[in-house]
Amino acid sequence: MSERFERELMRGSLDLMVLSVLADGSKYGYLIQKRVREASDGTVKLQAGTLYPLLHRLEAASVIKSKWDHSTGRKRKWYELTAAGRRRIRSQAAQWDRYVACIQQLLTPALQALPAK
Amino acid sequence: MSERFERELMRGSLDLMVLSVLADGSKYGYLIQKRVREASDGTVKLQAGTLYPLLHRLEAASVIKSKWDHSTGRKRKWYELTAAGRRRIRSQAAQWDRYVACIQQLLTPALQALPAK
DNA sequence: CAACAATATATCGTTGTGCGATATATATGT
DNA sequence: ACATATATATCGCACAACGATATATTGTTG
Repeated sequence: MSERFERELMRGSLDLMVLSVLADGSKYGYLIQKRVREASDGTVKLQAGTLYPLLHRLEAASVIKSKWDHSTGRKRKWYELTAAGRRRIRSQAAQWDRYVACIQQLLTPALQALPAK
Repeated sequence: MSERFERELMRGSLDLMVLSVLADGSKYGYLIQKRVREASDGTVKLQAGTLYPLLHRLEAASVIKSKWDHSTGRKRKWYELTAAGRRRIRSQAAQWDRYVACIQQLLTPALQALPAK
């Protein structure tokens, strides 16, 4: 995603995407980025300038925690969910579903009202 | 919606909601606000400080057009979709669906991976 | 082996949305 | 008369996502 509408769409829901990716196991930033990209078939290109500040934010909020790994030449910062993080996934997922339902409720009749393309 | 996550969620998709509301007939601002609120069962409270700048933005983008009505004591600005607006609904709805599918693809396995609440 | 691409993390300034506060004015109900 | 609902508008704040840029290591290819 790169155009304006698409970019703005993602606001707020990127947190949930990253938390979801971590739900299936610890990962470091670059891995998260690749996972999101492949899971969305290239639709969501989580930029580095978005990802790292986002991870720092989530860590500051104590929903994830990190540990540096210097065992290899390339240093990696591994992230994992905290208990609060798992709770947040559940609560934000519920809110997300509600919100999607709202949009759908407005969008479906709108598309029907529109003259056939 | 008033908390942070919820507020951020709406970014970008509010345009689509407003355009959708207008797809089923011309409306003025206050009417749009009420329609969104009731259609979302009170979940989405489109604030006046959000709505009017948004309408001006959409008009500047030529996806809606307006006409003042002074026939009653309370002056109202009626908005209707333009042809470009109808095209935008269709294209943004398609993007919205794709994006929702991406989130779902990450969220569903994540919730399953989470220990039972 | 030098050039280049991929891996890996980080920060900075810009852009633009959504919000709360505030202002203004009319209509309705009590 | 006073409060509440109707109706539009603007201002400044907060902050997320981005592009650019920086830095350093590893792998590939000519």
